[in-house]
Amino acid sequence: MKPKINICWLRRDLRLEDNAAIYHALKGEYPVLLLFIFDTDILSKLASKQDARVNFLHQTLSTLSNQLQKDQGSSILIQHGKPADIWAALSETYQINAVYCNQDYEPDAIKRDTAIKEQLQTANIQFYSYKDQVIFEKNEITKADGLPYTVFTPYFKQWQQKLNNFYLRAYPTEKYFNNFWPTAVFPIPSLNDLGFEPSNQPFPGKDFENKLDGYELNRDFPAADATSHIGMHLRFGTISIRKAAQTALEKKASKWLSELAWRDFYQMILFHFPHTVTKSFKPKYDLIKWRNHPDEFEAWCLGNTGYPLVDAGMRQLNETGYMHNRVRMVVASFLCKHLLIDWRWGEAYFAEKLLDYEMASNVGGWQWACGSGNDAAPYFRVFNPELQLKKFDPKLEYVDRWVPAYKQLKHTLPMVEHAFARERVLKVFKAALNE
DNA sequence: TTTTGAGTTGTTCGA
DNA sequence: GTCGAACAACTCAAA
Repeated sequence: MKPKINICWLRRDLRLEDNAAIYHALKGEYPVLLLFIFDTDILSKLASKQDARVNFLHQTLSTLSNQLQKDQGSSILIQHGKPADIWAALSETYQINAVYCNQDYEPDAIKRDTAIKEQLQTANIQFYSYKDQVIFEKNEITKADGLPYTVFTPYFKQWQQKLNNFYLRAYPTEKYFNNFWPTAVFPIPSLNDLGFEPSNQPFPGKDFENKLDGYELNRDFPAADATSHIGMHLRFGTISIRKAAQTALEKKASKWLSELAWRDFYQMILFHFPHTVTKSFKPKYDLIKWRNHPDEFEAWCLGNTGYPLVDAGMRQLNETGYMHNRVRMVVASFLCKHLLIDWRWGEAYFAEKLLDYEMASNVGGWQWACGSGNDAAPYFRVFNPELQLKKFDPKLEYVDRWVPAYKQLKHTLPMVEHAFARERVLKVFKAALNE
């Protein structure tokens, strides 16, 4: 007789502490098996065999599984394939009472989960999902009429008012760890088995607490590197969002807390307006006549625009999978406005390169930079890459770190002159918006 | 229903 | 060098 178990399906919540789905699963009446699926539908879309994010997942899962084996005599079942097939097979192998997971708000993830839920329920297996990766989700923060906010400031006002210990308390999973199903060690597929190769990109650390003190003062100066670098950990759930927000409150890091609210905001926007992944939030912006010159796009990608701050940013991205926030705005504005290249091209490039890539934030940020998004800067606000350099990297410390060659140059050779590009984009945008 | 105030991160121009 | 206004008009949210 097969033992009856509950399965907790991990996806972007790779931690045992303060995890909503694990907590609810462990409190159930059957032993809990943890599962992770390397989803071939997702992996097949990745451009590089050395994708560092797959490396990170693999490494994190190995560590978690070892820890679970050592402390609880349990293990994580790691599968590779299409979720529907995996679940069909698992339903044969085990007597599953219920499946627990944490909610994912991306359109494809919602589609996947809806289909799996239906598939499991046909087999009399319950499917439970929980809020875990944001503080407030879906309709928890709405306008008086019940509709979602589309402007950040009033959203944030309510977000802050509603924030209290109830929403920030950690799920005490550790109290129930003895409810993990005792298993032998499941073999972990190698990177090679998954079709990937080792990458040598280092991953950001998890000690964000120390970085909150000077954050507001220094965050805009890329050379100071005064941001928290925990985007990747929030993306994969290796840090709890509740812990992050709690720490921000304790350290009175209100500016940094507002950045966490931006993250919630864009997740909420993506949930309510999933079409914004491919369409402008403001429909008129889909009428813009982009130039979309492939050679110019390539120059931008490689960091060969002739603008030191833009090039430094792109090279930091290409070399490390990370780019400072201020510089992300500058390079995004440059692509959309100076080169008149569709924000979706830039969004896709960031998606390929950023270790901390998050669809909601990336799409939201690019639409903001382009002017087509929520709370967008008016279209006539065109970042001046030279002025941004003077303001935020006056001693060229950041530039020197990524493009040392600029130090020897008296004059750079910009691929397009700022004043000319500015006039051009204003004309093109105006034409589209007046249609 | 109408009105009012405000809108992440900017730039340029002229006094 | 510094400061305020203009940029362009619109949409959102709340009273």
